Amino acid sequence: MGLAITPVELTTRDLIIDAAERHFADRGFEGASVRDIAADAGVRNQASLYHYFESKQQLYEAVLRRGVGLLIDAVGTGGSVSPTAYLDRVLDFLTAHSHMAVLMQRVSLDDSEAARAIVARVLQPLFDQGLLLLGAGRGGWAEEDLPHVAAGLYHLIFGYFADAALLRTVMRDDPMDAVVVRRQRRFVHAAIARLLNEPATQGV
Amino acid sequence: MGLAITPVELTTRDLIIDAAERHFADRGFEGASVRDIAADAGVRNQASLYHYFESKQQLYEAVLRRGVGLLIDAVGTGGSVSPTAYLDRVLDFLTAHSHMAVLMQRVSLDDSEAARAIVARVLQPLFDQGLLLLGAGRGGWAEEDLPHVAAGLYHLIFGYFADAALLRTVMRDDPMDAVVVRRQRRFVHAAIARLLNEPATQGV
Amino acid sequence: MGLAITPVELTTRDLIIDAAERHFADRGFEGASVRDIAADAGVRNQASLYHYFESKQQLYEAVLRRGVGLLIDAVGTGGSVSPTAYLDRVLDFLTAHSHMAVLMQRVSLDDSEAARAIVARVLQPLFDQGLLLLGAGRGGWAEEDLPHVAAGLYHLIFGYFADAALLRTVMRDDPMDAVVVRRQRRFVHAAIARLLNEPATQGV
Amino acid sequence: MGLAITPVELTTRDLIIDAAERHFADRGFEGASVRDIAADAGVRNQASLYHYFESKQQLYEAVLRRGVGLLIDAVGTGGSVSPTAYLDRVLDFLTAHSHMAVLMQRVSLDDSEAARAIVARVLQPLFDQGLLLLGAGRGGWAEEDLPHVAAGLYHLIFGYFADAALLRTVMRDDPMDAVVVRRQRRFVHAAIARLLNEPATQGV
DNA sequence: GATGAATGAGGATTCATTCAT
DNA sequence: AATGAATGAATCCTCATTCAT
Repeated sequence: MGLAITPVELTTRDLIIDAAERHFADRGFEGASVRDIAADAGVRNQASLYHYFESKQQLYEAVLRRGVGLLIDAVGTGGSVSPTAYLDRVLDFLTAHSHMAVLMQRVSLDDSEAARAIVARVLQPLFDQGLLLLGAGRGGWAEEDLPHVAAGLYHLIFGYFADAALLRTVMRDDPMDAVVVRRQRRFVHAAIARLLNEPATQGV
Repeated sequence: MGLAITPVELTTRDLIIDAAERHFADRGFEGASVRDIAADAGVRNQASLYHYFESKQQLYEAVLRRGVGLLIDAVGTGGSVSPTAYLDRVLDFLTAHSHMAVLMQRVSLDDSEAARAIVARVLQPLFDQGLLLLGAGRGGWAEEDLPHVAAGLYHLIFGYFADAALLRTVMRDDPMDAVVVRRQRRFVHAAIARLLNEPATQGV
Repeated sequence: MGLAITPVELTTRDLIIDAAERHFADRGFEGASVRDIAADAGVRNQASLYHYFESKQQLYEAVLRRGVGLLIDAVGTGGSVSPTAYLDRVLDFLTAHSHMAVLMQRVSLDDSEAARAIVARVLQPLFDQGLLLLGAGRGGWAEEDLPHVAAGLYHLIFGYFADAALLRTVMRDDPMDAVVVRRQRRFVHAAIARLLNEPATQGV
Repeated sequence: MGLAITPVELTTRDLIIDAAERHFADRGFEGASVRDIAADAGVRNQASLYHYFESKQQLYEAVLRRGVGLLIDAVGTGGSVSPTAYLDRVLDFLTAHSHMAVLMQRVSLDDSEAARAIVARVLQPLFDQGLLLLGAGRGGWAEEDLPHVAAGLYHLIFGYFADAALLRTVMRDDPMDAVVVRRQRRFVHAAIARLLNEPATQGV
């Protein structure tokens, strides 16, 4: 309990959420087993897990809520920051928590309305934020196109991290290798610039 | 199999794959149950299913193989066709088989190496094809960026259909409504043009 | 499969119902365990039980339905038989299937509406039948008293067998001993005669 | 504990017994859960319950002991009171504590010897008391019949209240409605009179 | 080609109970 | 006196799979 190093006081609850995040990201909601999560969290018994969470579903949502909260905290309001810096924060977060990209992707596929609502909570501001980047000119997109633009940005940014396992089979390099991630970062910046800046000639 | 009236010769095997595709897309590999698939396929007993497929895993792969084959058939070799027409064929397929976008997305998340290899089989040519679109100039991207560009295109095109459920909660409109899909098609065309054409001014 | 002796072809389903009847009577719906019932029925696995019955609750109801059916079969329509003979049939049945008295008593206490409805199915005719015994004079009871009379008869007849375990603690003799059961039969006949026959002097 | 305002000094222990009585009566020993009882009693934690009672079983017995004690207190010794008044006291008690009729019935069915002994404690005097009513003539019953008579009276009196739930499905009226209870009271008086008074003619 | 029956393993969840505070 | 946390055992039920017919 010294001054210098504050001990990381990891509560059982946190340990469970940590383990659950890993398992849910790796195997999905249905594929993850409460028994395994409990074991991985170091609690001897599944019953302990139910002391903290009412059900597997609620644990799932707790994992999402925490992850989404962390993401929101990490990127901040975005108001006082340049679009480029804002994007960098998102990419920083995804690099550090690649679980979360996978998890968010899983949620969008699974059929839980409740879980989807949680993810929507983080996506909505991201969408709005993203569209602010376009400025007044809207990058040359029509008003009605904007949701499609926002969705496109989302997939461009999150897809890479969510699909890392697949890309590993298709790309030559390991997509999560530091160097490759840096390349992806440069690519995303450039790609978004192309997508959002009003281009001189646009061949639609 | 005459010319006049081709009887709809739906074999039990096909019925099972049809049902399995729906269930795997809706609930994932772990979430789908052999019992439900069999019931939905109209076979009274799960045992019958094992007459055609060795295991749930093999059924999964059969579904993917068929879907991926259909996709490859639909888009053709791509050699004799314009980039725009090629993209349209992909979008046509995804509009008609939105299951497949979801399914492919699921596969990339799930941990089955075998399943991922199947999807890679369709993605690899898609990647190559996509990069051919850039032509000699490579759209102004560096050689080492090309895999990232390809991945980006993939996410831009497939992400919309894979995440329809999520987008429904976030967009104002139903993303699979015919009008909205048409808008998405126009958007994708324009976006890819921006991404791949060497732009006059590029602010990287 | 000879002519003379038809082998008692006990199906698995029957074996399960038999075991379930014992367990539900002895320990109640909540106290009985599906695992124990399956084991007692000789099926190695609980899953087999679920091949025949959708749930524990449905097994419970199947047990009741069979028991109630047997009771109805045993006493017949009652139309062509003297009141005394009719009562004897009921007592015969209860002597042979004392489980059923206990089970019916349990059902009336438990909170399953469905189960109660099944028991009501056998009680309703019993009530009607019982009231027929009174004849035109109604044994001197007012019209509005008749349901109370019927309920009283029911408790008088069934209570003894249902509460055998308790009576064993309170009576000197074993209530299910053949001699004692015979005594109970004589008593019930006499008691019902007193209750239903218009008495010469009635001191209400 | 002055005369004017007696403060409702409900100890935690009492609250627990109250809740337990409700739960045990409604759902039986096995069906009732310690968790629910604790919650219903307003104690936040099941552990608190174990401060007052060693086990669920002991709590069950405490509930019975209190209930049986109240019943004994309510009916008094019976020595100084007319048979009719004595019966009225029992009926008064059952009307006010219909839980107890159910509970006693449950105990007689469940397999706990200890619990049954507690109930026997109240039944034994009730039996003796009841038989005293017959006087010297014993209502025309043989010596050996007396236990059967006593059991019959018990079922006649208690059965109605214990089986209220079942009767509700079979009778036209709500058996616990005040008017109907009054009718039952009149019926029981008359029925017992018929059973115990030496009838002029007895058609056995 | 199809099906009813059977099974071992595992699913999530709840049980009564204990212990340190 | 009260409670949060923890636990082993048991709960009902579903899983994918196999086998004999």
